[in-house]
Amino acid sequence: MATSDHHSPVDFIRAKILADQEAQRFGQRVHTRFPPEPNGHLHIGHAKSICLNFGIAREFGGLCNLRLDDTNPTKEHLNYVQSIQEDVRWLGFDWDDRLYFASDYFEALYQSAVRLIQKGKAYVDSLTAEEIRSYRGTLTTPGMESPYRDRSLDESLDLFARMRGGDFEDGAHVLRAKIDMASPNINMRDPALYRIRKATHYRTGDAWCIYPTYDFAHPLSDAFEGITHSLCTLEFEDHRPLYDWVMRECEVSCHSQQIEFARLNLAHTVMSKRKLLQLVEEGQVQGWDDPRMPTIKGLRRRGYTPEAIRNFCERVGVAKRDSVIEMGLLEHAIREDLNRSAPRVMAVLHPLKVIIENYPEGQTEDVEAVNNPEDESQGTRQLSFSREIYIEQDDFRENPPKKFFRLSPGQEVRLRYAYIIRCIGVEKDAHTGMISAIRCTFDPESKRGGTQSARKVKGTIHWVSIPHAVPAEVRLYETLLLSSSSSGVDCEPQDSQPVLNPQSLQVLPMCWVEPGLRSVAIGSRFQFERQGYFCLDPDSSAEKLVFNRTVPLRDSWAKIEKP
RNA sequence: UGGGGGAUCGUCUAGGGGCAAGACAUUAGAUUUUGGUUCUAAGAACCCAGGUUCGAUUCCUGGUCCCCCAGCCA
Repeated sequence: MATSDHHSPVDFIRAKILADQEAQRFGQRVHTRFPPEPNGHLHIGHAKSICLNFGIAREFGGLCNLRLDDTNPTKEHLNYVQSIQEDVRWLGFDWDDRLYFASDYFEALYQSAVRLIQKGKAYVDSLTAEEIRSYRGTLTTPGMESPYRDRSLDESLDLFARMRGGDFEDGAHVLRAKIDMASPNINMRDPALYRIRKATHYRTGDAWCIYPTYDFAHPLSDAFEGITHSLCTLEFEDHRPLYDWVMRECEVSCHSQQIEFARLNLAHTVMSKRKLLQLVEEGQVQGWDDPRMPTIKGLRRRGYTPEAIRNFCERVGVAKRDSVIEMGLLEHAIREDLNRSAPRVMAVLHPLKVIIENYPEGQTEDVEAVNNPEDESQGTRQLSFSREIYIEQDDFRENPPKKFFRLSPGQEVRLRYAYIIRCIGVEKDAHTGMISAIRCTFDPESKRGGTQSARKVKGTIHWVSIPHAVPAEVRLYETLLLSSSSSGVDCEPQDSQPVLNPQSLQVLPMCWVEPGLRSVAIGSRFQFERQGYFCLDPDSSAEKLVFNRTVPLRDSWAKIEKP
């Protein structure tokens, strides 16, 4: 029985499953599957499907299988199988011992095909691919029957056996379902069931040279596994009559219900494997795990948590309408998670030197900083303070605009967890005229515990002590695309090149961070106070820290400044 | 111009013959040693036209627009 947790409204799929249970369909059993083809890495679109399939199984007390849909040897590789398992697990889902491969069903599939021929429901066609295409007709005109359509059962049986035996070259023959060449649904115009592919399959090697198509293998795989609800994306709606035809004609014991939903599209990125592969191959990104990529591996490296992704998928919902989700929703999900979990830390990305004139030279003192105001259990840490510090360039303005609450000549600002300082001068480079340092004085009583600690100033800024700071490289990311992808569908024949965002990666080679960050684990996530959430990139070494910005903090000042 | 789907705030998603709900985003205010968080408030939508009806966004009819299908890909 469904646990309607989160009072979230029931989507149309869950509603249908509920109805099936009430009608005692499938004996109230709920069994789903996530069936990726191992021809690429998983992305956030797959995450939606994963959350849906595994989520429904869990909610209804059912099961969800992981199935690799590996019926095309020319595209699939073992390393993707590994990667897929890793990503599904990372997302927090478990298929127990139910890892299946369509390729494990090749013999059973073959036997089903033979029975279809024996029933007169399939035949070996010897037309070329081009001929088949022209016989198929068009969207508006019916197709024509192949001259081989009525060849004898025995001849088809013999040919099919010899196809399997390797007697023919690729493309010489194909096994077709015998349905209706005049069907208004082109998928029903005698679709191919088996084709010859003399290619080595990553799992079955050269054991086979004929391979079943998706339309034949998928319904039967579902049936073999006792899948009750077979969830897929909208473009397969047209295939459902064929899915049902295969189920019926093969007389399976479990006739699964195919249900289609709209795939996930995210604004300002691409989601098709083909386009993602193109980005990788053209070197537009570093690889499949480039933090700009919408792949699970990319998001993970970027600093996203599984929890945030799951949460995002839940908020996105499930429906049949084509939609494009704004990045803001994804960003909200990760901020929400990291706000309560990520330790705060101070880091200066665009350093500007500040000299505190009335602070004794050579003196150092510790100030206490809160690790996470949202979580007292994370405690506090000591930070070293000294006469020379770095602040953010943005936190000083020689000619401050209205409502600028930070440092400017004559004005005061609070240094986070430390003193209030006042700007008393600006040093400029003699040649360039650029500001090279700020001169300040501090109020010795303004630190926490001091007599002036409660004194209010408009702004509080972050800082690092120059003698104590550790250098780091920081990588800032923006969306991959300037334009929004219109369609996530994999195979548009001709479609305009997406406009890549030239600012998608900005590297800041000379930043300064708190010394405590020197020894944190790869992947650790932090909030750089007032800036955003960052995580330590695997490119980091003992000599060089590299941080990725997962997402910036919301910034209402930026909105005030440039409307 | 065949067939299959779809159309509700800027974006997602509910709902349903009788005040159109939530989330994100936006705006305003309060709190705040993060211009963060949190809290409060506000603005913001039923594709169009007829019909049925006391009443239609919902039902009916006819349009319009969008997406998918002519792989031996999935």
